[in-house]
Amino acid sequence: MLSERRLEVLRAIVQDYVGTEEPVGSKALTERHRLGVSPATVRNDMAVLEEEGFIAQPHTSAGRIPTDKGYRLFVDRLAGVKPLSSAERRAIQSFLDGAVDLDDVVSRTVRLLAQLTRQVAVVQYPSLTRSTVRHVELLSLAPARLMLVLITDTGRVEQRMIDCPAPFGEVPLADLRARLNSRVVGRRFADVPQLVQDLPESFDPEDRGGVSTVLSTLLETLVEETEERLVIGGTANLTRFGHDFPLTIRPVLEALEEHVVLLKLLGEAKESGGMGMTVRIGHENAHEGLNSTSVVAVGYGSGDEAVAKLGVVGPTRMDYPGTMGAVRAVARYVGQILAES
Amino acid sequence: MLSERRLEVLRAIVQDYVGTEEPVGSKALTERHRLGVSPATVRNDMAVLEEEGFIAQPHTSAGRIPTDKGYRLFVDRLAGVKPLSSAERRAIQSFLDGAVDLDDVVSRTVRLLAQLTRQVAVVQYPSLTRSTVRHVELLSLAPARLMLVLITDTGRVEQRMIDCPAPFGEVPLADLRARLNSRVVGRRFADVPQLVQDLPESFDPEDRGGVSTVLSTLLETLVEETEERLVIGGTANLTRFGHDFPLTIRPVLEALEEHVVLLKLLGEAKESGGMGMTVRIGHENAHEGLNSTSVVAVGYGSGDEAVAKLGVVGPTRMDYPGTMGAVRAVARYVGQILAES
DNA sequence: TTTGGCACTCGAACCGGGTGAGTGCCAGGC
DNA sequence: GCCTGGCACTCACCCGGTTCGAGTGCCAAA
Repeated sequence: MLSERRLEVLRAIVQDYVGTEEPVGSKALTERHRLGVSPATVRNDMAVLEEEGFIAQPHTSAGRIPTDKGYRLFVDRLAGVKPLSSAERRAIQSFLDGAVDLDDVVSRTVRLLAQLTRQVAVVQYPSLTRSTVRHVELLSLAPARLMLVLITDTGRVEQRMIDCPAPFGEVPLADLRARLNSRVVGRRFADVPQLVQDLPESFDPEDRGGVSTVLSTLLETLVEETEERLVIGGTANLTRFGHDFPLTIRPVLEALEEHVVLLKLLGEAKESGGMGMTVRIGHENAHEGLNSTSVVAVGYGSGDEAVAKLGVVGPTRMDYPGTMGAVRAVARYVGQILAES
Repeated sequence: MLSERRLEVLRAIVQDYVGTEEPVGSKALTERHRLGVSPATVRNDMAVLEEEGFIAQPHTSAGRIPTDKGYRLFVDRLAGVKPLSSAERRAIQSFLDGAVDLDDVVSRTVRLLAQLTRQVAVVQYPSLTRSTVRHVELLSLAPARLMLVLITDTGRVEQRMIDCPAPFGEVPLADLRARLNSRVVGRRFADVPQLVQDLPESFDPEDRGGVSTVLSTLLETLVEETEERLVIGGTANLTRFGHDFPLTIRPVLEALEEHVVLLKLLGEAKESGGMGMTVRIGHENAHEGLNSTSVVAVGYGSGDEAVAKLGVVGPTRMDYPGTMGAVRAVARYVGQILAES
């Protein structure tokens, strides 16, 4: 195993490299950090670290830079999560407090996160699968045409047009609306299907067709919306990347536009369960275009359970403690805001 | 005034430069285009064009590139709008036909436009100011808590929470809902305020407070939503720009995130009236970050009147005829889709 | 007015030596 | 056994000089 000092050397390398963006050599290291040993010793340690695959040199006679594996060790064992300053906390709070509706919360969050971390921010809309139903409304637009409106406890609204096989009377419609609501309000989306299963049977035969159509549309909406939306911001920060631009930045921009890819990315992060923070470094990201980036993601939600994820995408050479701190703090405040509304 | 041939030379310069991205010289011009004159003559013409400010040379002993003024002349007098191939038309149609709701239409449109023009696409959500009301719904969530749902003829849905000063009975609520709808359905947003002005008076005194609250929330929603949303796509295409990246691309990405700026940009374009296509070249764009880009925008709508704009942002060195053709074609199809739904 | 010729300009590409940061290795000291 | 100072070596990078060539402007002749 690696000795304490070697780990210290690795930490110093990561910190310096993140700060300067330049390969760091043994001499510079001993000057900037109080390691208590000479450059020569550091060189020996570096040789070991390199052999173990934690650092690498871009070319002979250049300093060392951390590898993905090196960052991984750094994140797992050498660095904590840096808490934000109280000024930053206040800024977050006042920035988010002004939000008027869900869209506004999300768009403010993404801007905030981008600004705070100076990286690309990604915020997923609260998922419907874990949400509960606040209300279901049925509007009659034309004799055989309805509009279904679904309102969730996270303030999200989904609507669908429904063309019924036969016209619906006002009375059975009101009846359906009432029964539907009494059954599903406050329940989770996942539970809805079986709760409404037997509903058509209790209606007059002539209305059953319409009822079934409505129900299937409702169920469809629930399923479809599991495919979720997300918002991205701060892409201009990508230009702070390397100086070898087009090659680096292009695939990242492409990946960012593939919302499906990002959702999968965040989704995987979710496996780590609940609100836990996930850090995926470089090649740990399945998507090729993101092989030179790291993703820091965390769940957020109005209660104890995560309803969605948010995070940032940045160069593998990023300030992990600071980024993790900012991401976590923002997630918490967003959770609070959602719980209040 | 410029002779016919000089204009021809300018056109050739623009075409070549757009194609090759390199300054074009007199010799290359005569080789690629049948101008019927020698390089020396072309040189003389170029000297004149330069003096008039239509072209410039990056440095002595380099070829010429068009200036913003040159592109302007090209767009206004030398180039038409290139119609799309029938294959492209079919592609557009089949791509857009699969859309299920408004969000889907918009997101498909932006992807389509980005792909077609290989540039950054911007699509504004249909504006509410020109829209008409399809339905207003009031839901009682708690005794003194209502939800207002507003549905537009473009399929958009807006919702607002309302906390009433006093609880609302079921009967007056249904009454309000009915009267509200009978007055505003099918009317334009702009006309709504005066249509509902006298509504509180016809209610019992105890309910008037609630009615007023509902109405003011409704009017607020109408006004607020004049501040419009837009969707952007194809930012990865920015990397095809110059090779002098960070300098060029950064301010553009920043500008693209400032939705307010973009909306103003599209808004200005709107002045040119109705469905007309607008091309803003380089420094014609008020926003500094977009000084090296051109914006091609056009209105689209479900009827004869434009309800919103869409367009692309690309380098001033772009294929104007092709871009304009694509933008116009997409706008038309989107209009059709909106009219159908 | 057009054209061929010619001298001139100047960026891009290529070359070669000097510089210095950084390395690996080794022998000696604690 | 680990740390340290010393030393030779390696290369990327910088810098100045040179060449190359596309492109220009001007001029005299058709």
